[in-house]
Amino acid sequence: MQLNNIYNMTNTRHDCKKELRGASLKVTPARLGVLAALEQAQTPLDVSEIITYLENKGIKADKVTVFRIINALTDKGLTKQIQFNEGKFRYEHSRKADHHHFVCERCGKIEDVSNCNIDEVEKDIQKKGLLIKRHSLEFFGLCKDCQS
Amino acid sequence: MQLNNIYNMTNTRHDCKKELRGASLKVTPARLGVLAALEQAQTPLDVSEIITYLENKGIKADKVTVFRIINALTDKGLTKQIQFNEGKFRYEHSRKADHHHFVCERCGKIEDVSNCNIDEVEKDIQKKGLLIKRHSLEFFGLCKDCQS
DNA sequence: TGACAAATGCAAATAAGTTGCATATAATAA
DNA sequence: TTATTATATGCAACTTATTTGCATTTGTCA
Repeated sequence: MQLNNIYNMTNTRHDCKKELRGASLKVTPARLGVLAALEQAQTPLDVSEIITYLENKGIKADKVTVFRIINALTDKGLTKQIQFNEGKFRYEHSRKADHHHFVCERCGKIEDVSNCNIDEVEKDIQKKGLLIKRHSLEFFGLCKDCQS
Repeated sequence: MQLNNIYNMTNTRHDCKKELRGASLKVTPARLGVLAALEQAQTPLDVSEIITYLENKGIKADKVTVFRIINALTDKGLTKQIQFNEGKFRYEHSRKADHHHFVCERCGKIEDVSNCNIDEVEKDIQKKGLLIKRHSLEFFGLCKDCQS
C-alpha cells in the first residue's frame, strides 16, 4: 500500500495529437486544452475546473463543448470518469488512473492510494462468472491536517 | 469473497419507530415509508424509486420531503449514500451496507460482493496517518446473462 | 484547394438536488 | 386530553450538472 501523488509523475512532454488521432478524434484547440488540463492536474478535475484551466490558457470553449469533449475522451478510453459523492463527475487521464483516492471530508484534499490488492479481489469475483471491466474504490475521512 | 444478495436476508420485522426515535427523529408516515422501502429493497434505491414505493403504499410525500428525509437519515447514520456513476445518488439501509456491489453495465443488475479484504487495505492506509471514516468500492462490467 | 464529416456555439431543455417560507403535525408537558 | 412548541412537510422557485437540437465552423484527406 502506497500513498503518493501519481499526478506529480507525469511525463510533461507527451504527444496529445497522437493520442487524439489514435482514438479517431480530430485535433482541435479545445481538445488539446482538455487533455493538457488533465495531464498537469494534481487531482481529478471537474468540468468547471477544466473550463477555468482553458480560460487561463486563452483557449475559449463553451461549457457544452467541454462536456462533449470529456464524454468523447471517456468513450474512447483516454480519460476516466469518477465520483467522490459530490453530485458531479470528475475526470482523470487514463495514463494516471491505475490507483484510487482518499478524499478528506473537511478540506477536500485528494491523495492517491496505489498498490492495494484490489486486483486479487477482482480475480476472485471473476471466478463467479462476472466480467469486471472497471471498478471504483474511494476512501473518505480526515487527512492528517484536519484531524486536530 | 462471496457474491450473494444481502438484501434478501432482512429480518422483516424491525422496529422502524425505535430506529427513528433513537436518532432523535420524529416518527412520521413518510419516514416510516422511506425506511420500509430501503428495508425491502433488493438493491440500493434512488429517490424516484423511493417515491414510487411510497405511492404504491398509498403514502403521499413530496419529492422534496423525500430528499429531506433521506438526507436526515444519512446524517444520522441510519442509511448510506452511494453512487454507481449514474449522476445521482442511491441509498441503502445501514444495516445492510457492510458489502460492496457489482453493477452490470448492460442490464443494470446489481449484485452484492461481500467478505472482500478491504478492511486490511484500510488498516494499511490508516497507518499513513489518514483517518478513514468510510469507503466506496464498486465493480462494473457484465453479468453472466449479458456476456453472451 | 474543395468536399465532407466531425466539432463547436448557442439556446433551450432535462434531471438531480436545495432553499425559503407558510402550514401542518408529532412529541411533551399540564 | 388538550395546549404548546419544535419539527416536518408542501409548494414554488432556484441552482447546478448535464444533455439535445440545430445552424455554423473547422479539421482532414483526397
